[in-house]
Amino acid sequence: MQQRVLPRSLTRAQEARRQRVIDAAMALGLEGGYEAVQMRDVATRAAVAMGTVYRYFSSKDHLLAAALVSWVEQLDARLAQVPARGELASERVLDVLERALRAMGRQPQLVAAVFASLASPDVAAIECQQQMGAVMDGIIIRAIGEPQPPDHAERTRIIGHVWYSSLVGWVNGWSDMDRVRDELAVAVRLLLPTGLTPNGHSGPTIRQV
Amino acid sequence: MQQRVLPRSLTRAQEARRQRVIDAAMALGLEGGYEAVQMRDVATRAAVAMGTVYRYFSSKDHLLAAALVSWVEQLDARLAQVPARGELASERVLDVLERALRAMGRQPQLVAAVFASLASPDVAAIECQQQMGAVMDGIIIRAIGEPQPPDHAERTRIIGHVWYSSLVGWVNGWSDMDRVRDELAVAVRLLLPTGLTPNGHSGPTIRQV
DNA sequence: CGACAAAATAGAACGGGTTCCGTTCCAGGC
DNA sequence: GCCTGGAACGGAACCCGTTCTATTTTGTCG
Repeated sequence: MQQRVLPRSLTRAQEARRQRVIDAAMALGLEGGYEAVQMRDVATRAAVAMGTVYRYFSSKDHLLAAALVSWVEQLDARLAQVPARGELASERVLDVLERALRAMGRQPQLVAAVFASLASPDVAAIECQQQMGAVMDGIIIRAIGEPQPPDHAERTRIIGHVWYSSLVGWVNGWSDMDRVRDELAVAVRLLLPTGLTPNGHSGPTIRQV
Repeated sequence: MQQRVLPRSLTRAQEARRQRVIDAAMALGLEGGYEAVQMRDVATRAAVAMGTVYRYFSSKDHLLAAALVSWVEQLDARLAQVPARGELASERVLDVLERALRAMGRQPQLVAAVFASLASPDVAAIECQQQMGAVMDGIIIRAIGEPQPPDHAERTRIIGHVWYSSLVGWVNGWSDMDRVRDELAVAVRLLLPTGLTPNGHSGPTIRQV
């Protein structure tokens, strides 16, 4: 929870250390979820001292959030390679969300571990959360493609909210993946109608984080 | 985190003890947020032994979640007394959400404390989360009133998602109350179409801070 | 190479949530 | 009344996230 300043550019060895720590955390979270990610184990597994872990990550939650960012970026890259299928924007968005959901469904423990860290008030973790939100928004916006409907920023944000909240429901076990899928489908259907009614103000609302 | 079975009906003294514990937790959370709610202090303040706290609540998160349920039920009762104002369903829903938001805005520390507990995987806490969700849905559905639009269950759920997710953003400090209000307004506007009054952003009723 | 500051290490120490233990209190059945 | 089992008590013990300390390694600049 402390504030440590890292030099802007890390040496190769440092970069490697940092990555080993993230990998160790993901490996542990993959198997046993949040509680299985124990800082002592992470350190041991990454062949690094506790102090080093805390030099790079201000808390367990920060570490997990950073792992999530890394994961989401990979996902983003993978999604970007295969363009979303579908005629309508809503179809494309659903397609891409569907693929993301499948990826998450494959690693429930890890996703649960990482989502547990998303409620953390740790400032460093919050930065990661925002990064992740930005990537997610990007994925959706890319799937919508041109032309962007009016209010697209607001609509995207709402879809993001449904995405997040409904996944929380999933990791907490009070809904299953199918229900998440349904809720997203409903949200997308209601929010990205095929025939766009041009009501409401369509402020361009630039918001890049 | 253990599983303890409580008899279905508690004696009066037990009920009182349980309530004292919740009250103590809320009092502490009210002042200092999540970290200020320390189980030893809760026990002391409730004039109860640690073991007793853990007899009634399986974890700190469960305790806070239970406190939230208690709080939300009070809120529900208060809201039910004064019927939502507004001609349109969307106006009424916004009115009621607005009132709820104000109530929360008055106790940011407590809300933050309690939301921190909502990510907990503790099964007992999850039950409370679901209870709370049900109460919230009830509030919205009551505000919509008759006639319920088609898909009202799905629309309500989406609004609930936006409500939750955007409040998480608030307690984590990466958006403020106004933004929460805006996002809810947008969601309601998009999801509960008025049919009339296409006057765009933030309808006539809201905006009293 | 030598010096020195930054980074890493091993591990102890600390704080707070959670569990455990031995004891005491109390209500219901003989 | 007395026995008994469960509830509550006080507090120590335990676990794990986090911080601290003393020491060694590493990288950089003369």
